[in-house]
Amino acid sequence: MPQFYITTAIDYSNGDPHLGHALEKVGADCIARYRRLRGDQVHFLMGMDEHSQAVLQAAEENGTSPRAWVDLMADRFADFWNRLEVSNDDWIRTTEPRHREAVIELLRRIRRHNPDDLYVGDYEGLYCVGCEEFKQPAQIADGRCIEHPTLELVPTKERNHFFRLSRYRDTLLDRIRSGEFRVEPAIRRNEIVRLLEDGLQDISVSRHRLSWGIPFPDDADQTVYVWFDALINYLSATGFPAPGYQRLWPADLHVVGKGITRFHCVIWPAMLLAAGEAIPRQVWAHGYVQWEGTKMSKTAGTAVTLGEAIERHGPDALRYFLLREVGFEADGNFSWERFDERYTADLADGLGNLVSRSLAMVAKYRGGIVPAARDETPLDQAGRETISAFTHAMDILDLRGGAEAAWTLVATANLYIQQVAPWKLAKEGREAELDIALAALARALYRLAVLASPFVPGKAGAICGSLGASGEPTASAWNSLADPPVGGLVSSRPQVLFPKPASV
RNA sequence: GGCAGGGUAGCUCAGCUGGUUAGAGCACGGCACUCAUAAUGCCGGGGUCGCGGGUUCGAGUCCCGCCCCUGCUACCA
Repeated sequence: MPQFYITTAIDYSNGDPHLGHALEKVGADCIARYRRLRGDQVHFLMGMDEHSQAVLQAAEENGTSPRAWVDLMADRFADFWNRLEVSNDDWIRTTEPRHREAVIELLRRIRRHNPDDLYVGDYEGLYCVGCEEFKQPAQIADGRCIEHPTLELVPTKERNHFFRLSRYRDTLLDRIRSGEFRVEPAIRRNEIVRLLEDGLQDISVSRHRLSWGIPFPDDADQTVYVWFDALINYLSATGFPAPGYQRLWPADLHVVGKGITRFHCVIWPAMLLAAGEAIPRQVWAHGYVQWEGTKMSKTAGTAVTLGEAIERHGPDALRYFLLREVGFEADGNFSWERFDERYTADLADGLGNLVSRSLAMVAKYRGGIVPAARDETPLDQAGRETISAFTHAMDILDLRGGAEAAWTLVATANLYIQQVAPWKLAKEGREAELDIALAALARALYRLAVLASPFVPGKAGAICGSLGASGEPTASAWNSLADPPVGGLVSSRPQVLFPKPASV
């Protein structure tokens, strides 16, 4: 069984998660669920980034200890991911011992394999505590950081440990160009390639006298810079350096936001190369969620909270909307109006109503028992085409295309019903034809449940349940898509799958 | 400033190497059907394809200029 190790970015412990965080987790979850359907042994990692000065400050502002603060934040984030049915297999926090040990060991390995790659130097510049980084002139306006105009920039000069990033330029370019290391979508790859072509500077990888961090090996005055620390989480979670970590490593896919592609496509693989470790196979950088066409950020004040968005039509609806309408490649827009429209058209009147009318007919004309007829119908032909289109899209992580493909089967099934008119067959006593039609519809529902499950896992499970099949779709369900085993199932009229609120 | 990608119906987007009256979904209007969450099916209205030139028998589709948007431009989870 092929192994598939997928990760999301770990989130910063300095505020509640918003729709942008949710898009990333839901998108990665959709991919993870799809890989499981395809039979992969999936290991899906998420977690929290809990070091850095910003976290320390947030804790102080809230009158608590950093430890208590990150515990609180971790619970809050995890709670949201549970509500959104995110199926991660592990949850790593950078304050855990297993991570600390991995970070220290990775630095040791860099020292051992490439002793010149870590050296001591001076860094001088204006430091923004909000960004947790030194700012370049272009990022400063009126003496303040563009991102954090309320914070004072701190002139800082410190002796730090540096990482010789510059020497990995050629190797990284080769790996990307050869396809050995895939950076996608293409727009992000182009950016990284150009960045590499322009050449790399070394980076500082430690901070002086910042207590809330991982101690730099053999230097009591320094802690590991939060970014250098954070990236290593993907490796820590494999059990590194304990034997057997290669079962998971290298990662098959890092899912990240477009804003941090550079860290994942340049710094991170360079660190691994320096330590003599394998580099990840692929990075996917998704776009951002915009609110009414403008950037949604924690500082700009969130017009919509994640909790509200989940409550609007339930977690499955939000997942579907994020992946279908907002999208997992370029930036996309979120608005209540579009959310409601999609909900009504695609989910309530689309998938939900199709399930409802199909099973109502099985109940009314066959007492709920799905007929055993296995005759090929145009609907089966359409089903196969849908599966093919769906697979093509999902294999290249075109989640929007996958959802779109799956939902074409809803339209086809509705058309089939209209053309066959089972109520007419029943009235005229054409029992054999009615059996064929109802069985074909049941097969379509089964296929839809499987294809939709990465997007709307809860509702997909509910469809299976109503059909009389067991639970949420699995790999074996995927394997039976060619000829879904629905004959003889005892179905029941489902409760309304996607209820329409009066206000919509 | 440099580099990259965009600007196509009210909205979200398709339109490959240029070729009949520019497409889909949603939203909107009319008709049909009744199994269904007044759902579904059919028909229809709706677009100076950012602006201005040019190449060509013929250009959203190629070239030039301009306008606007987005991203990257080095340590922004």
